[in-house]
Order: sequence, then structure tokens, then C-alpha cells
Amino acid sequence: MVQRPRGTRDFTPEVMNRRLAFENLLESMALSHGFKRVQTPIFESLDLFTAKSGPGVVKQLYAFQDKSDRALTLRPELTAPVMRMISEEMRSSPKPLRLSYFGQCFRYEESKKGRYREFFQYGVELIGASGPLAEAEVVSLAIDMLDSCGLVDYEVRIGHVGVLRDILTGLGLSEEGEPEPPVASAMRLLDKGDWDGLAELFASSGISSSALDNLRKLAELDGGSETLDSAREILSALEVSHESLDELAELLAALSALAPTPPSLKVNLCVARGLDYYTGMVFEVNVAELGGEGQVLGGGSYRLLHLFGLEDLDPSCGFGLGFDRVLLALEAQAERVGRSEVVPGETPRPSTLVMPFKIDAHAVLSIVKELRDMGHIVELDLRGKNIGKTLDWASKNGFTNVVIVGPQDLENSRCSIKNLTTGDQNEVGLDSTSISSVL
RNA sequence: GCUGUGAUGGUGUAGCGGUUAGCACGGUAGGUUGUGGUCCUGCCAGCCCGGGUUCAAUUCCCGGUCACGGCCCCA
Repeated sequence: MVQRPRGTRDFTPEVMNRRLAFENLLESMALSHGFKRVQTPIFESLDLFTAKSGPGVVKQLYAFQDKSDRALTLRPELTAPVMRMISEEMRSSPKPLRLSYFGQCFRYEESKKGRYREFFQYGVELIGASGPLAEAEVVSLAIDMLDSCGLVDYEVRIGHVGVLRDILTGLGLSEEGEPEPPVASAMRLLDKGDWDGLAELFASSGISSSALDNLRKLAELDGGSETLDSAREILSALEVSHESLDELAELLAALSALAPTPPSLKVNLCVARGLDYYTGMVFEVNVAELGGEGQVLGGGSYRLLHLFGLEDLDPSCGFGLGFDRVLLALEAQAERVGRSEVVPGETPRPSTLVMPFKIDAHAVLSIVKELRDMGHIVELDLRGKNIGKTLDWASKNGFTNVVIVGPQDLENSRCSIKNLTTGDQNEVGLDSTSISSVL
């Protein structure tokens, strides 16, 4: 028995139905914000990702060599491939560009619930525009998406790495260094909330503990835009520019007009997103239902295009949405609140089984075709059982209606249409127009 | 990378050092040659893989695989 590789999944028709509904929903929301879908290869040159994330990522990749010894890898994410595509195909396209993408990504990691070796990401990038308004456009799309798919109780956390960077460099930490620049170390520790580690770092760099206290105060701010005034006071105490904070304030103001109010929106200046190519606003969305793997979406403003010789497009802004995780959260929430439809719009359209009963099936084929041409979902019965068994089968397979055509029906040019949901039965003329009118 | 728990037909489960491995759902064929979501019957289909202990292993032991948790990390 050959089984699926670890961390991968098969999607049966029932599961796929839900996933397609979800994808369609995200797609239509992206389109309504002007984001156009693109697609890139499943595998790329290994260099693409080491250039973006450093050589350390290789151990997390499905990297391999092809028959000509090219170093390739299955893609672990979609931002870098889209950047690559822009540099190869869209250099002269008018900017800004609004692009969306959806597809599977691969990471060689231990699989668990909500964390697979093959996982799906939906994302968008707004290329060649920066600043609070561009960021607000991106964040508002993220919120619109989560809101429209019925997700509840999620928390949006918005920060600005410029604030942290200004503080840390202002304190004298260097942005250069091996193996990790002190500023990056500090941001990582702040993101994790590791205050002991940070105290240690500060002590070894000769930074006063009062700076640590101020940072802690900054981290403890809890709330939306109303916390920005307190943040300004702390920044003044640290003798740091308010510029980044002012940008954040403008972003939040724009966001409140552009998107529905999320269940929880918190300014968190310690969100550092781990990755050093983020330059401005950063944001992430968490859902409590998922426990340790609760982050369902993340993004921000970043500088990556310079890697492809497109310095003038930096910074750009985007986010990735964890397709599988949002679905898991929706399923958990649907269960909790007793909602039968997990993804809005997943309920299949009514469908009809056309059943030739003890007659030559060819007599109904043109009707089947015409009903399909009219837009109905129609199946021709292929089992040729008796009526009781066929109704049973049709019911188990989710049909809404069964059109029964027997010898007497054929003779009188009539047919019976049984609605399996209501149990009602109608007799109409044996032609597609009459049948269509009662489906 | 560390660590805990688990694995019996397609699904959910019972069970035991020696069993024709039980049950329910499911699938399939009939009972019923024009009306289902009732009933009855037959059939299909299982002890994750590899070693070890034993007269005998699905059961006990070890290793692997896979799944689900907790750290670490990330998305």
C-alpha cells in the first residue's frame, strides 16, 4: 500500500467543494480591490530563495537537482517568485501593480495540524506604491477577505518596524554584524517577548536599563489608534523621531474608512515579523481557535525588488493568507456556533438526475443536453435500477430533483419530476422548457 | 531539533498470547419488474510496515512509517 507523503493531503470532492468556494470568495474580493491574479512555477531556482532569505533556508526547502544538475527547489512561498516574475515580465508595466496569487507551497518541516509540508497560500502584492494609503489598501483587503468569509474573533495586530528600528539604532545597536546584526537580534527578542534575553543583549552592549523600561512600556500599550499618544510620549523620552508613528496613525485613519471594523484591532509596535526585509508597516492576524498555529495571515511593507534590479519599486506592500489555517478556523468556529455552512456559498446549486426507466435512454439525451444548455446541473442515470433504488441513490448523492421517464410517459410525452427535498411531485410535458420550469 | 500519545475493513469502533477478529455505517447484488431517506438477505472489505520473544503474536518487546498534541521555529 503506497501512501501519501508525510505532510500532504488528498482533497475529496466534498472537501474540494469547500476549498473552491473559499478560493472563489477570496478571488472575487481581491478582484473588487483591483488585484489581478498571476501564477508562477511550482519550482524555481534555489538561488531565488537563498537571495531573499539567506542560505539558512535550504534546510527547510524541498531542494533538488534536475538531470542537468541545476539547483532547484519547490517554492516555499510566493512573494519571491512574484517579484522575480515582475522583473522578468512586467518591468515596463505601468505602476503601481496590484497582483494576487494562489497556490501550493512546500516546506520541509514537521507536519502538524494547521501546518503541512504542502500548504496553500493566497496572497497579494501592491507593487510600486508605498506609504500609509497604499498600506491601508492592502490591510483593508485582508480584513475584507476575513470578514466576508465569516471569520469571527480574530485579532489584527499592526505595527511598524520603523519605530523599533529607530529606537534600537538610536540606542546605539548596529545594523551590521555576524552572524546576526544586534538590531535584528533585538527585534527578534521583542517579537517573542523575551525580556530577559533583551536585557542581556542591552547589558552586553552597554545600554542603560531605562531604555529597556521604556521599551517595555511601549510593548504594554494595548489598544487601537488611541494608544498612539502614549507611544509618542515614550518615543520622546527615547529621543526618537515620530515620523513612523505619524505614518501609522494615517494608515489607521484610512483603514477605519476603507474596511469593516475587525473584531479586534491592536497597535503593537513589537510586531517584527521575524524577517528583515520588512521596512515599514507590518501586520498579522491571529485566531485563538488554532492554538499554537494561530497566525492565519501576515504581511507588511518590504524591500525586495532591489534584489531584482528594481530599486525604484521599493518599498512595496503585501500579505500572505494561510488558506488551510483560515479554513481550519472557519470549521472550528462553525462547529462552535452550530453554523452549517462553513464557507459562505459552499452549498451546491440544485441538481437534477434524469432517469430513463425501462425505456431506451437515447429518447431523453437531447433533453439532458438542452437542460444543461439552460444552465441546470444535470446527470443522466447510468445504473438502470428500479425507481425506489434510484431515488435512494439520488438522495444520497445530493440531487434536488429526479426526472422520471417511463414507457407510459414516453407514450404520452409526459414525465414525472420528484423534488427530493420537499417530496413534491409534478407531472409535466416531456420537453426541456416544461421540465426547466419546475426544477 | 526535542518530546508525549496513538494506529483493527472506506469511516467509526469491540476484542484477545491460540477467535471462522465482532458490531454499526458504507459499497454492491437481490427480496419488490413505476416512487426513496423503512425492513430483510447475500456479498465486498481490516489487525500500518520490518525485526525480536514464544510451540503460537493482531495482542508482548524493539525499530520504522503515519497521525495527533507540547516545546523550538516559522506561515
